[in-house]
Amino acid sequence: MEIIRISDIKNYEGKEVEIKGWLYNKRSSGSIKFLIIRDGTGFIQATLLKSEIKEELFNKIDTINYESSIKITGLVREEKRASSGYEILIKNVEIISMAEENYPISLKEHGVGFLMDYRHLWLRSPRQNAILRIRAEIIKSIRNFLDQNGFILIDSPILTPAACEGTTTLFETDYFGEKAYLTQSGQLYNEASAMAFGKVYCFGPTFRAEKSKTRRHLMEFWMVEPEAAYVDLEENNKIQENIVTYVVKQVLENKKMELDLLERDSSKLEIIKVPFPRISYDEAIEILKKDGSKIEWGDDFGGEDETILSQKYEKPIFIHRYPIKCKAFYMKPDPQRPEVALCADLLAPEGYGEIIGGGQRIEDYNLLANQIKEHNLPRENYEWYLDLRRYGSVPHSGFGLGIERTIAWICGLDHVRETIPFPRMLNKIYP
RNA sequence: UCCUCGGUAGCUCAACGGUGGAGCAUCCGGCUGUUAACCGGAGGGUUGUAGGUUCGAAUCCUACCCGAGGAGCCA
Repeated sequence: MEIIRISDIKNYEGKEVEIKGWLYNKRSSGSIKFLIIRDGTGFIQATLLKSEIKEELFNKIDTINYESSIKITGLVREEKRASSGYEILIKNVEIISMAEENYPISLKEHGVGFLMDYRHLWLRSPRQNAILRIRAEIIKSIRNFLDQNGFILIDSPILTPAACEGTTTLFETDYFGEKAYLTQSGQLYNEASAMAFGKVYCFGPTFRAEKSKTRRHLMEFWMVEPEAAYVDLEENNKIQENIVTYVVKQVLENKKMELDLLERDSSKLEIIKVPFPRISYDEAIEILKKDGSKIEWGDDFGGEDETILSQKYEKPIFIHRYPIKCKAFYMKPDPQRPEVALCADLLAPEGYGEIIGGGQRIEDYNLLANQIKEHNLPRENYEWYLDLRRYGSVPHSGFGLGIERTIAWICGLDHVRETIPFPRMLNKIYP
């Protein structure tokens, strides 16, 4: 007899199979009982008829607690009354490990605070399963796209000797008596890699010790950061819209069931096609002012501003050429207008807001050295970075795409906390 | 750090100054097609903590703790 996974069940109609999994739910109606089994690939209804099975086995079923690990054998058959369209007529059930009877997560409603305390068990539920499967698909397709388009994976370090930018609060740790910090971006190291390999990306976790408590923030989140030599702002934007379009297409193709389970309106995703609108910061400020925002030229956008802008378009939008003072020290000023930077953020539609921040970097040694001074950064920490301008500097650009915000948008979630297996949130690190 | 809302059974909530309840979960019983099954019964409480007001406090007041949402902050 073949041991199969639930996702393959339709290939085994009429055959006797074995499934190893966990008891998700059970229902009984006297002489007929239903077990809902999950195995990580899906859920399947398993049916027992009293008339067709030994009484001892039939009665044993009642004693199995939720989430017990069990092995079942039985006959696969098509069955319209089962929600997946198939069911298994049980021949035998073997209990691998009986769960305690007080499994905390019931099928009824729970609050987010409670569920987060039991995140290690919450992951078993269909909704969380669907989100994290989509996460895996998104990450896979990002990497596929980059790998197929000449980018090479060159990871940046996570322990770093100093702030990459002086502004953010970093998590500090001890490095053999020296202070070290968890990275907030692989960007600077990426530039070194781009000068060595041409087109590179790094993919890994980043950390922020900000006391932020909003739907868009986590203390630990994942970013993919491509960086490419001889690429200017507009080419950089093209890479971004192509990657986002590709990712959305892959999710629509391969994770339709999961999107449906999440009740995501996929028509909103089907219209995601290149090109994306490009709106200058100046235009964005005008739009926001007309909408009643108190924002002034020179201010960075608040969460509310991002929401307003991204709700006005059906596709993601680029906001380009922010005031130089809003942006990091390495952003290249526009030669036509030095008060703005050759940068662009990509805002996801439906109010989701920023998922990408990127731009062209300063390639001129003197200008960069000056910027480091202007930002009061300790120059000795940036000597290696300045070397990249001393030895064969070229125009180059890159961007950072926030994985969790992208997942939240594609899945249609109202908070990023469900998009990562174990979210690290303000004052909350358990489990 | 600030603002708003909240903390009552394992969970989700009701009771809003006068004897703390319901649904789900658990346990017992019933049901041959259930879909978060359903029906009947049982057990389950120092109302976040500490003070205060009152004849009487889950309810009103004060402080603190914890949670949620948001602001600030944030590639």
